Amino acid sequence: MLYPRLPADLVGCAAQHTLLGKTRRPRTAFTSQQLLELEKQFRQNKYLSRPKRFEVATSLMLTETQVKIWFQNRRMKWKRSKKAQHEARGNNGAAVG
Amino acid sequence: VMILRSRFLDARRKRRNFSKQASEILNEYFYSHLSNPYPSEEAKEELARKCGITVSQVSNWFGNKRIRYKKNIGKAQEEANLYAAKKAAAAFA
DNA sequence: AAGCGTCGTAAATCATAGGC
DNA sequence: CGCCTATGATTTACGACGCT
Repeated sequence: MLYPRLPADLVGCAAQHTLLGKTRRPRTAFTSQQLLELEKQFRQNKYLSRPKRFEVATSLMLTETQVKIWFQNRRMKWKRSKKAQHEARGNNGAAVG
Repeated sequence: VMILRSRFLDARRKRRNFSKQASEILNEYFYSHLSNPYPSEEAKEELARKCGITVSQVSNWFGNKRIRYKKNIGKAQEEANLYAAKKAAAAFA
C-alpha cells in the first residue's frame, strides 16, 4: 500500500506500527478552551517545566504527552512563522525569478 | 461548541490554487519519482523556485499528494499514466 | 537508561476555490 | 445562486534520531 521503496523507515513504521502492539491515539480535536489556555501558556514560556506540564494537563483534562507534543508542534509552527516573516522582509517587492 | 474555532482565526486560510504550470511541474516530479516521492530539501527548493511558491507549499503539496494518491490508487493511476506518457513523449522530442 | 528536544512526516480535518 | 468536489493549509500524533 505504501510506496515500494521509501526511505526505509520513514513511512514504513507509520503504516503498520499497530503490529508492534501500540495503537496510535486518534486525532483529538482540542476544545477552544484548551487551545486558549495552551496558547496563553505558550506566550509565557516556549518550554514547559515538568510540574507546569502536569498542572496544565490536569486542568485541561489532557495527558501530559498531549501537552508535551502540543508544545513541540507549537514551537515548530512558531519557527516557521518567524522564518516566513524574515523572508517577507528581505525582498520587499522584488520578484523571485 | 468548539466548532466556533473558526470565523476569526481562519482569515489566514485564504488560498489560491497553484497555476496550471506549477501543478504540471509538481505532478511530473511526483509521478517520475513514484517509487520514492520524497524530494530532498534541495529538490524542494528547486521545485519551489520553478513553481513560484514557497518550500513549505511544496512540502504541503507532496504531503497531500502522497496521501490522496494512496487513498485512490485506481483514479490516480490514470494520472500516473498520463504523466508517464508525457514523459515518454518528451524523451522522443 | 530515561526523557525531552527537533525534524519530517501521516492522517484527519478545516476552509475556501471553482465547476456545474 | 447553491451544492459539490478538488485542493491548499493547518492540526494532532509519532518514529527516528540528537543530546544530556
